[in-house]
Amino acid sequence: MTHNDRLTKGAKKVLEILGRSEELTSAQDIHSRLRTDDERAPGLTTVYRSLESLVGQGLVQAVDLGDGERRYEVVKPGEHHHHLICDKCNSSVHLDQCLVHDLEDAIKSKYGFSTRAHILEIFGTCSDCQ
Amino acid sequence: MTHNDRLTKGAKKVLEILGRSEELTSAQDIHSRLRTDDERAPGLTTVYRSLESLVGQGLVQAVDLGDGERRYEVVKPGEHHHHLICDKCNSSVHLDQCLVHDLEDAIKSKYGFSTRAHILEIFGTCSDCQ
DNA sequence: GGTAGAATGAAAACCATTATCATATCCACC
DNA sequence: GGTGGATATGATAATGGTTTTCATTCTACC
Ligand SMILES: [Mn+2]
Ligand SMILES: [Mn+2]
Ligand SMILES: [Zn+2]
Ligand SMILES: [Zn+2]
Repeated sequence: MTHNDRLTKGAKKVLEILGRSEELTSAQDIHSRLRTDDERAPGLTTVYRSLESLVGQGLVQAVDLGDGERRYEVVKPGEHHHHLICDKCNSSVHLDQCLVHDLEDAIKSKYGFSTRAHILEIFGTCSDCQ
Repeated sequence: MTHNDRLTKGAKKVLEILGRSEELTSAQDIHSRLRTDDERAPGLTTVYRSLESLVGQGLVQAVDLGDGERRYEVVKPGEHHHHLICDKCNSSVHLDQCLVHDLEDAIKSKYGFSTRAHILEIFGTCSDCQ
């Protein structure tokens, strides 16, 4: 069983939409884009389930911007990254390096705390919008 | 008009509850604790409004743990900090230093991005729960 | 005391996400 | 091929924290 065989029909379509997306995309966005192209595209429930599966497989990451609507994007399998998100134009810079990862050892030795996951997103004004 | 005069009656009670709290506390928690002590304590709406005001004044910070329920805690006026949150016992280590603040200049010069705010919380297992 | 503006609260609205449950589809096996 | 059990799907309802609404109560000020 190859890796791709794990993907259901719906999950493949969700992944395809995400692959074409420039920006962080919400479940509802994915759903409406799918339905625009095809009247009988996967329903919203399937979109949510697909995202859960894709995130679980490490192909997609969920991004929490603290506004109550989770966003998603394709990532290199098993990796993750964080963003600089512009308040004005909503564009996002995808950081190539995780600021937290570098500190996990220091956190472990200073506090005895083993890191498992983290949330990190930075908001402000991008260079174009200055 | 002193600083404290800005606080409404409801906001003072909310701040008092938060001042006594050891852990991060949700709006609903604050409300039910208030109502436990006093049958006619501020309603939930007032609690939310008070929190908004207190956060705006920099006396309280909101903490987003990504679980859909915002938490609040008293901070040194105008300051903020981040946490190491234990998955097992829900306790939190309050970090004394903001990991992002140190990097704002580097972000500005590398990406031309002006930081305004950020979300940062770290999850894992605390030393007691190892 | 009278009045304008602020504060309050009960209830309804919001809205992304999850749970339900019935139906459709897949697939290993004979 | 056919078939039965497992899996996937989708329409709908439920969930739950937060926000809005709007009518009422308080407060500051003259
Ligand atoms: Mn990204
Ligand atoms: Mn804290
Ligand atoms: Zn990271
Ligand atoms: Zn910070």
